[in-house]
Formats: sequence, C-alpha cells, structure tokens
Amino acid sequence: MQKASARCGAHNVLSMIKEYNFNEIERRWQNAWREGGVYRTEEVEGARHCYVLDMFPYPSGAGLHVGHPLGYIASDIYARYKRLRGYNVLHPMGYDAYGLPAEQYAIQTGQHPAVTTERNVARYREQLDKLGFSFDWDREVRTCDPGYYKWTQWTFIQLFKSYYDNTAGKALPIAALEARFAERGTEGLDAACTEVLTFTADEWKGWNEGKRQEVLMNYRLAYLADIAVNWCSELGTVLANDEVVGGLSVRGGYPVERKLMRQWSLRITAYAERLVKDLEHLDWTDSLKEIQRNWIGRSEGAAVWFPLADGGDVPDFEIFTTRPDTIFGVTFMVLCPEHEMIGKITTAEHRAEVEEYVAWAKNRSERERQAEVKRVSGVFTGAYALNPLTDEKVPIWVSDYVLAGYGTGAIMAVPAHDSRDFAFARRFGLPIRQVVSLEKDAVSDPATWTESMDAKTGYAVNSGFVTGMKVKDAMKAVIDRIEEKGIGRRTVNYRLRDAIFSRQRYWGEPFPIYYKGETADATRLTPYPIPEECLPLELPEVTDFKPTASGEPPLGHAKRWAWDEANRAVVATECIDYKTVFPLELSTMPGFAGSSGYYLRYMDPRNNEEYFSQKAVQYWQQVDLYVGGAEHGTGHLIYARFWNKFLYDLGLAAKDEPFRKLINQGMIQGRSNFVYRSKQDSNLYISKGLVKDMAEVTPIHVDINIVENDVLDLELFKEWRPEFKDARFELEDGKYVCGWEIEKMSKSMYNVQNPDDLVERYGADTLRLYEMFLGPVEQAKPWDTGGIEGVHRFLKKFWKLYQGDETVSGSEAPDDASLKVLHQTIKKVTDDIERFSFNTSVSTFMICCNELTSLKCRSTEVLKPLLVLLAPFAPHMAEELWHELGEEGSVCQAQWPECNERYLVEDTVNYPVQFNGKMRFTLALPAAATQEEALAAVMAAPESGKWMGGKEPRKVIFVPKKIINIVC
RNA sequence: GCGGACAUGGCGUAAUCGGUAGCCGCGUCAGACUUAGGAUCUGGUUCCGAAAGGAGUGGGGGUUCGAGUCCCCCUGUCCGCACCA
Repeated sequence: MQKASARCGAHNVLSMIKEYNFNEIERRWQNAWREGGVYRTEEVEGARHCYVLDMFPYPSGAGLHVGHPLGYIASDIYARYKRLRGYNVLHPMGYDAYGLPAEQYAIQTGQHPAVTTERNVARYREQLDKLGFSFDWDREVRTCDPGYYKWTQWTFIQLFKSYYDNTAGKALPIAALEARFAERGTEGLDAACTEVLTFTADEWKGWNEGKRQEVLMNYRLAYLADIAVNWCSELGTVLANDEVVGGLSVRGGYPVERKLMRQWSLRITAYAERLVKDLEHLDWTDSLKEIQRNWIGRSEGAAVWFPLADGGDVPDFEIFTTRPDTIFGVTFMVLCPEHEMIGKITTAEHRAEVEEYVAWAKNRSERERQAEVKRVSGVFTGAYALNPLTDEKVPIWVSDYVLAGYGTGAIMAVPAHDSRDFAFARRFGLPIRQVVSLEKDAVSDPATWTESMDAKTGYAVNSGFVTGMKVKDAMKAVIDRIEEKGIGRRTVNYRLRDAIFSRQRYWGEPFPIYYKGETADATRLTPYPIPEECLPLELPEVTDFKPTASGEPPLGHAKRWAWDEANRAVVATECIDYKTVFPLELSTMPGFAGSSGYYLRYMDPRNNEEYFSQKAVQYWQQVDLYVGGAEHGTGHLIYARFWNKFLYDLGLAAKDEPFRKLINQGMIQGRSNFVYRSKQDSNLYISKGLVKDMAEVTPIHVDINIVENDVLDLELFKEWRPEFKDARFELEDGKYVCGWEIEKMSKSMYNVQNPDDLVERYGADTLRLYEMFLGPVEQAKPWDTGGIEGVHRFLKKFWKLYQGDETVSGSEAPDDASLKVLHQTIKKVTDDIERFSFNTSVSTFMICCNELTSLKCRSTEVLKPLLVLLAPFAPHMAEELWHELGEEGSVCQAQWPECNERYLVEDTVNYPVQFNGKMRFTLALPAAATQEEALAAVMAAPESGKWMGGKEPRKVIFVPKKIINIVC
C-alpha cells in the first residue's frame, strides 16, 4: 500500500505535494498530546461542563477487536466536539479488572490473575492509544486496585449499616432503627425486610446481642441469609440472576442449579419502585427502559389469606394474585414444591406421593425445568383450603409451575382465566368455572374451551356481589371487600430479586467482614464490619485458586486471613481463637460490585480520604452521556442505578440517577468465510458455485485473513493448518470462491478483525471514520472491510486539498461558492453530532471535500475552520494540517466555527403572496416556470376554483423541475 | 406465549417537519492517463423500456392536495423476558 502511493507520488506533476504518511503523523501527534497533557481535565469554576463516559472494558486476553472501539470512537467524537464548543469535558477510561476469565486462566496455568490482568491491561492500553482517543489517563481507575476497592468495600459497609424506610422513601442508618426498636418495637414501622416481624420494645430489650443482630439482619440493605441461589458447580460459585441465561452460566455456559446457601445479598428490591418510576425521566432508548421495566416486573394486585379447612393450628396461606376479581372462579390451590407448609398439611394417605414429587422437583436442574415448561406435573396433598370470600372448600395441590421465588410461592388457581391453571386443571381433571365473559351474561361451558380467557376485559359473571361489573371495577370491589373483611390487602409485587453478592472466587473484592462468636460453628457467628479506618482490606495472597478440600472458597487457602479485633489488623489464620482473633469472610464480591460506582470515582480518583469529594461531585453532578452495550441492561445498568440511589440517600451523590443520557452501540458482527469439503473425498474442496447439494459437503470456517473478496488464497490455505497441506480444489473461473455468513465476531470462527492491522494499513483516522461511516452507532452491523478503501480515499483527497502548489497556497480570498460549502458543512456536521448521527457527518465531509476540490478552493478562511470540524473525527490529520497552515496550539483546543445563516439559502424559492387561507395544494409545472407562470397555471387548473374558493394563493413553494406547492 | 425494535437499489445506507425517494460510500460499467495497475482522474449505474414513458421504499388497506415517514391489518427479521400468578 505504502509502496504504491510512494511510486504514485513520484509520478505526480506537482512534486511538492507531501504524501499522506498516516503512520508517522499519528505516532507523532499521539506523543505530542500525551507529552503536552492536552486532555487532562480539571474542575474549572464557571465553565460549562460535560461528562462523557464509556463503559469501561474487562481486559480479556484476546485484546480488542474492531467491535470494541465503536462506542469509544462515538463518545470520543462527542467529547472532542464538546471541548471545541468550550465545555470542560470529563472523558476518562479505566478497567473492570476483576472477573472470572483471569481466575479460570489462573486455575489452568497457575499464573496469578494479577499478572495476567496487568499484561492484558497493558495490551488494551496500547491498542487504545493507537486509535487517538482523548481520554484523561490521569484519572484511570482499576477495580482491582486497593485504592479503588477501598471504596467498594466502604460502600458495602454503608449498605450493611443501613435499612430502607418506606415511610421516608429512602435509606436510613440502622442505628436509627435500633433506637426505634428500643422505644416502640416494630409498631408503625414500614421498612424493606426479608420477613415481616412484629415485636415490642420490651421484647427487644430482653434479647441478647446475638438475637438482636439476627433481627437487624432482616432489615440491613446488605444482609446475610440462607437463600436459594444459582449454584454453578463447574465454576464453583453462585451467580446473580442476570449472570444466568436459560439455566446456563453466561460465562462459560455451564449448568446452574438452585441450592440453598448462606450468602450476602443486597436488598435492591427496596429500591424497585424508585428504579421503575425514575426511568421515566431518563434520556434512554424506549427499548432499554422497557427491558428494565420487564426485569423489575412491577405488578399490582392483592395478597389474600386462604385458611386451611379444619386446619387447627396451621396458619393461613398467603397468596398473591393480579386478578382478585376472579376469586369466585378458584377451584383449587397450588403450592410450590419448596413451600414450608407442605409437610404440615399433607394427609397420611398422600404423604409418600407428595414426598416423592417434592424430591423429584427439587433435584431437577433449572435447565430441565425450563426446557420442560410445557409438561404439566403435580400431586394432590389431600388437604383443602377455604375460599375466604365464599367459604368453598378447594383442594390443595403441589406443582413446580408455581415458583418459590415469586410472591409467596402459593397461588389460588383460576383455570378458566389463567392459561397455566387451565393446563393444570385439564391434566388432572379439576373443575373449571367461568367468572369473566366478554359480553354480559354470555356464559359458555368451559368443558368446550380449548384455552382460557386470560384477557383483563369484559364483565364478571357467576361472581356473587360483583356479577355484572366490568373487570376493572370488579377488581377494585373485591379488593375493597377483602380489606374490609381483613382477609388480605392491596399489594405490589416485583419480579426483581435481591442481588446475591457473594462469589466463591478468589479474584474479587474481599468482604470487609469478620465473624464473631463463642464457637467455631459458622451458623452461630455474627458478622461485623471491620472499622472503616482500616480499609482497604487487601486481597490476601494464595497459591491455589481452587476451592479448598473442605469445599470452602479459595480464600480458605490464605495463610493470613483472620481479624485481630484488638490490634485492628489482619493476622495469620492459625491465630483464630474466637476471643480476640476471628475469621474473615471467605467469599469475594461479584463483578458488578466494582463497576457500580466507578463513574463517581473518576470525578476524584486519587482521593484517599473520601470516595469522592463533594466539591468534585457537585461540579460534575452526573454522567451526561454514557455509551455502552445494551447487554448490560439487566445487570450493570440496574446495579449502578441502585448504587447511585443509595449514595444519593446518604447525601453523597449529587443526583438520584447516574446516567442522564445513554446510547447503546450496536454489536459489530463478524463476516465468516467457509470452504466446502467434499464428504466423499475428504481432501477435496469445492468452490461455492460448484456445490450442487449442501448435504454432500462440510462447510469449514476459514480464516478471513487468507480470503480476499471471498476468493481464497490457495497457497496460504495450504500453509494455514497441517491438515490442508495436500488439499485439492475444484475451481470456478480459476478461483476458489468461499461461502460467507454473518456471525458473532469470535476467535473460534476465524472472523475476528484486529484493529491494529487496519491502523497499520490505513491509519487510525481512517478506521475511526470508517467505523462511524458503517451506519448508525446504535445499529448492529456486520464488519465489512470492503468499504474502508472509500473512506481512506476521502482522507487522501482531503489531504490533497491542503497541499496546493506554492503559487496559490493559503492566500486567495474566499469565493462565495466555497463559503457556501463551508457553512453548509458547519451546519450539517453540528446538527449531526448533536443527534449522534455520525455516519451522515462523514458523508457530509466527503461531499464538502469533493465540492471544494472541484472549486479549487485555496482560501485559509475556508480551509482552517474545516479542520476544526474534522478534528473530532480524524484528530491526527486535522492536527497535522492545522500546523501546516501555520496555526499555533492544538486544533483540539480551537474554537468550533459558527455557521453563517447567510450562506444557507435553499435552492427552493419561496414566493409569498397575499392571501388568508389554510389550504395547500400541488401542481406539476415545467422546470423554468416563474412565479407568474406558476400562479397562472394554478388559476388555469380546472379545480382551482374549488381549491381556493375564489381567493388568491398566499405562498407558492417552487421546486425545480416538477412540482410547486402553494399555500393559500 | 408476552414485550420492544426494524423492513428503502447488487451491498452498507441517506431523506432531521408529511413535500423532488435513493445523498455518501462499496461494487460494477464505460472512458482518460499508463509498459503495467489492486494507483489516480472523469462519467454512468433503482427497475422495465431503443426511446418517449411507466413502475417503485416487505404485502394489503386507510387518512391527506401530497405518505419511506402517520393510522389499521398481514408477512418476515432482529433483540429482550419467559410457568412471575
């Protein structure tokens, strides 16, 4: 490539034209920017400010592929644009450095995760630097850095020391709750909790420290509890709900099972209401807001207590329903297999069967359960409940279609109006009773139905006092009656679960928690946070990254992992005596811990006294633009909002929401190439056009680097892998044509496009421009190297525009035509950046360049402002040309040019005509028609009298060639 | 099953307010300069048609003087959730 252009240069008549040597230019300016500290940011009082943030990457061993920088380029363009507009811009970058892959790699190779992480970070940095980003690297954070995770641990302690008061609508100190208990017990308390407790102040005062701690744990925002978790035995750890998809772990794709374990959790459900409500005001895409709404899954309904028929001392069942209006259609009840009442109510006759079913259901993996949703299973307990409104006796069944984690794990079944209850009733021959119909009184025999009527429309029928009411009214009436009778209440349920916060892994933040108690019995110990002044609690060294022989997490291997309470220090594990030296928590925090507040830390990253200073947070406020993938919609983007809201409640964060505007960049997919191996002759490869029947060949992924325009390089193919050494080919037109498919970009499909190669070949400016040119940032699109030539050609042409021969260089006065091009470009590019339409800006530059070239524009008055426009997109070239024009300072610190409206006159001609009316109409006219001719044509048209009602046109919009529009 | 987004030339796409559909680029065709071209430059390129002309934004209907854009129905693609009572 370079050789070719060098030869071309020698042939050129204008031999003083400098070559566009992008590699040299880019290297030089990247160094100059770094040395000059051009992108360093400080809080400047009074200046307008803007915080532009990318989701920080996990530095994986594979390095960056062309998909990663897409968002970084977009945000960099925006950040640079805002700077040129005079804003003080915070545009930092860092690394989400804790995580599973480094640890898995450590288990396999014995290589310490800190070492591989350091190596990967260095590689990422090198790749990022080559792309010319304007990050302020002085503010870099890494989640695995003790100076950083000190504050992750600190926030955890604050969560531990807080509870959520629903009356106040915010988090409050747990000390206030203790004081309240001592004064009034639980009277009048409305707080987020695991289990609703009722006790008096005297009871509270009578309890010992252990019991009190147990009670407080029920309210803490970070709490320890026995909960059903997603256990992944392959990874040896539990996972959060968003880390499990379809019963498999997101990382690695290993099976996940439900298991009851004692784990730390964050009471994120306390914030469910705020998390849903506050979405409304965010400048995010509707689809992402919808994803979060679905994930939080708010549903309004009623909790109703169903007593057991002849129940004795067995307490009532609490069920949750969104359809209280259908309570007259209840024909049975269903409990989840995990329900604690099953043992107490099952009759002797059914006991064996029920126990067998429960055991079977519990042993099924999540995956099996999800895969067999359609298969209905369940058993009868022999017990009956009473419908609290009708006193009707209904049988109680157990089935795994009722989930333990949602509501109370018990439902009232209304088979006529719920498809799952319907299927269950059909399977076990239970009665189905219609209580809703589309028309008043239009009842039919449910035995003839093929499906239930689930819609919340129509009228109540066969429903006692609500019969004849509309469904919506019936719902309200039934809830009112239920509350009146004291058999239930209005309530809201969320699909969102508390976030499980423990991971049985090594490479994560240690919990700043130790366990105190008289004995070594883990279940009797009480967790205490280590004093805040002692943070960070540093991750101890281990040599073995696997779980211990006794099944403890890897930290169980640590030689120094005990807390000396008196000396406030970490000491050797063998010193544990349960008097002054206690064991530390062995789990570590999950990946989302470190990423939940990093955007706040960037504001004040080197502060060792606080998470971030109030001065910094009051200055930057919140992230103005956040760019990253939509795949974080149910993970990071929920946790970060929760984290931020909590810090806001503490009076630390300046805003209730962390990310004002969010852009989701689309994934760049790979374009894979295939060769077709004959099934008869395993050494014969058939060109795509000659394959008659796909069943006779095996498609094999082939490295895209040995394919050009879908034509395979036969020699490189033979050298590629030993098994292809003696390959034979069936060629078409002397070429081997490969098949192709759009797939995820991944190593295993040999379709990864490395940005380094492209930077080497075309330069960073070309790559930046091309990634933007591919299409809208938000859209997923396949990588296609073909078009990059066009963008590169544009840059070469643009370069040439500034390389005029010396006789005219930079001195000519601007002509109107060139100024018009310039100002139209200013207008278009400014508007495009403001609405994040970077692909159209690139097109605009191309048009501008073509027009100025044909106008032979040499005026600095035009060429200089144009460089400022180009600077966000192709900063290296803009900088180089800026200096060639003899300008001082960096183009990155110049002023964005203002558009002069005078040059924006449209080709369309407006002819205002006096007339008062509203009607507009269209008429075809010859291109050269004048105003008079246009009006004459309008008046002459046969319908004109009808159109205008005898009046004259007000405004004629004349469009050349074809059409005029006339406003009357 | 529920929810969301999208559908425009051979390809990626553009059309910002309901007002000339197809900008810009790729590819391709023709030409120029060349010993040569995977360099550079010029011109053409939605489809049908020799042309005049006609058709045309997944399909069908509607609103409107006017629809790629708004409304309804259908089809297809992508994404999210998925026994959430």
